[in-house]
Amino acid sequence: MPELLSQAEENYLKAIYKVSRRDGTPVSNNAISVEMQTSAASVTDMINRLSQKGLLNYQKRRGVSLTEEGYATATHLVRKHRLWETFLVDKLQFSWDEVHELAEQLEHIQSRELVNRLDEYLGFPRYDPHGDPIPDAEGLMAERQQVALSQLPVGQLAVVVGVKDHTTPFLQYLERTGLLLGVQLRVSERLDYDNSLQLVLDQGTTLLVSQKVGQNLFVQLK
Amino acid sequence: MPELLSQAEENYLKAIYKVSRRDGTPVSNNAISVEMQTSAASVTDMINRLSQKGLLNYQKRRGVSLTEEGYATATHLVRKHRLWETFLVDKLQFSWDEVHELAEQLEHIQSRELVNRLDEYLGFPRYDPHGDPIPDAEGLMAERQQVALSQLPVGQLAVVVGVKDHTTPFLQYLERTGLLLGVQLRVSERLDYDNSLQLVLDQGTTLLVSQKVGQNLFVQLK
DNA sequence: TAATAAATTTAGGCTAGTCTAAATAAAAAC
DNA sequence: GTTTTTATTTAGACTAGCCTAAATTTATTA
Repeated sequence: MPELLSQAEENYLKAIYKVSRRDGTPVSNNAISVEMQTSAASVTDMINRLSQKGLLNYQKRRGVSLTEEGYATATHLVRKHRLWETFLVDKLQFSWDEVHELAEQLEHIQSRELVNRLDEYLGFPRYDPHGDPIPDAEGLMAERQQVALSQLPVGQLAVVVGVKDHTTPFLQYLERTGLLLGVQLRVSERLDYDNSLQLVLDQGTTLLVSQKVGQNLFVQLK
Repeated sequence: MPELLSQAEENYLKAIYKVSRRDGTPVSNNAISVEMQTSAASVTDMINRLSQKGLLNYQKRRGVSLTEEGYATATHLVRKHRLWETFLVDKLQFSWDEVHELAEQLEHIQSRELVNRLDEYLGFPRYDPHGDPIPDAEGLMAERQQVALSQLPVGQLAVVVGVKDHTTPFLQYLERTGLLLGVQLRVSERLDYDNSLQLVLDQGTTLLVSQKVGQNLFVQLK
C-alpha cells in the first residue's frame, strides 16, 4: 500500500494536510500554491499525480481532500518531523528555533523501523519541542484542549503549552522573555488601547506582551 | 565555496572517490558506470557537470580525478555516512548489517552543524561499526596498517579490525561465526587444497574459513 | 599495420517537476 | 443579469537525470 513518493510529492501532501487542518474540508488550489510558494499551474499538475496515486480526492475546480491513505501518509510525515525535532533538541542540544529546517530534510528519510526506534530511543515523547503532539506508530496523537493566550479570561491561571507561529524570530522572542513551554501565568490586565496583555508569570514577575504574541501562544487552563 | 549539490551529484562524487581510492589515479568512465550501475552516457553527462562546477579534473577520453574541493566534498560525505552508521548501531541498536542503506539516505542531509554535533554526541568515534575510519571535521582520518586475513603468516597473532566486503550476507556470516571486530586470532594452518584457513580464536575455539572470507577480513598484527 | 574490439562521446528522447502565458470557468459586483 | 475579477486549467517550454543507438576514438591483436 505505501507507494514510494518523491520528496516533492511528500511536501505537497504535508501542505494539503496543513491547510486542511486549518480550514476543515476541501482545499483550494490557491491555498496550496500559497502554502507551497509555487505556481497554481504546478499545483494542478501535482494534484493530478497525487489523485492518480489514490492519495487525494479531486474533482476539477472543486478542490482536493486527502484520502484515507493520503491522510495516513501525511500524518506519518508529521510524526517523523516532530520526532526528529525532539531528537535534535533533546539529544543534540539544538535550540527549538534551529530545528525546523533540519527536520524538513530528515522527515523524508524512508524507514519505518528507523522512526520507531527513534521514537523508543526518545522515550515515546507525546509532544515535540514546540508543544505539538507527535502521532504514534498508528497515527494517533494526543489532543489537548488549549486556547490562544489572547482568549484567556483575565485572572485565569494557565500554563504555556504550544506556539502557533513557529518562526525563528517568535521563538527567540519567547526565549528572551522566558515565555517558554511549561511556564505558568495569569493575565492581570487586558489593555484596550492595543489589546496588549499584562501577564504575571510563575515567580511573580510581570511582562507586557502585544496582541500578536497573545494570538500566537497556546495555553491550557489550570 | 561549498556549492549546493544534488543527491545524484553527491553519489557520483562518492563513487569516484571510492574507485580512485582503489586504483590510485585517473578514473575511467567505465569504472564509474560500473560502480554507479548506470550507463556510460549518463556518466559522461554528469562528469561534464561536475567538472563544470570545479569538483573534477577532466580531459575528454583521459579519465577524471577529484579536485581539492571534490575530494573534500567526498570525504565529508564519507564522514556523514560513517557517523550515521555509528549512531544507528550505538544508539538505536541496529545491527551492523542493517545500517548501510539508511546511511545512504542520511548522508545527504545538509548541515555541518548537525554532523559536528552528532560526532560530539557519539564521543568523536574514530572508526565506524565496520571498522572503517571516520574523517574528522577537517577531513582527516586515522590510517591503520592492516592486512587481509589471507595474508597473515601462520602462527601470527592478530585482531580483527575491519571488513572489505560490506554486504549483508558477509556481515551475517561473521555475526554467526563470531568473527567480529576486536576478536583476536591466529592462523594455525593454511590448507593448500583450497586456500582455506584454520583459525584459533580468543578462547581457543577453532574455525575453518574459506579463502573468500580470508580475503574480505582485515586484521591488525599484534 | 591493418583489422577488430572496447571505451567514450554525441545525438536524440523520456519523465518529473517546475515555470509563464493564454484560455476557460466560477464568483463577485455592479 | 451582465460585466468584471479571481481562480483554475491547459498549452508549451525549460532543466536535471536518466536512457538507447550511433558515431568516434583508443586499444588490442592478428
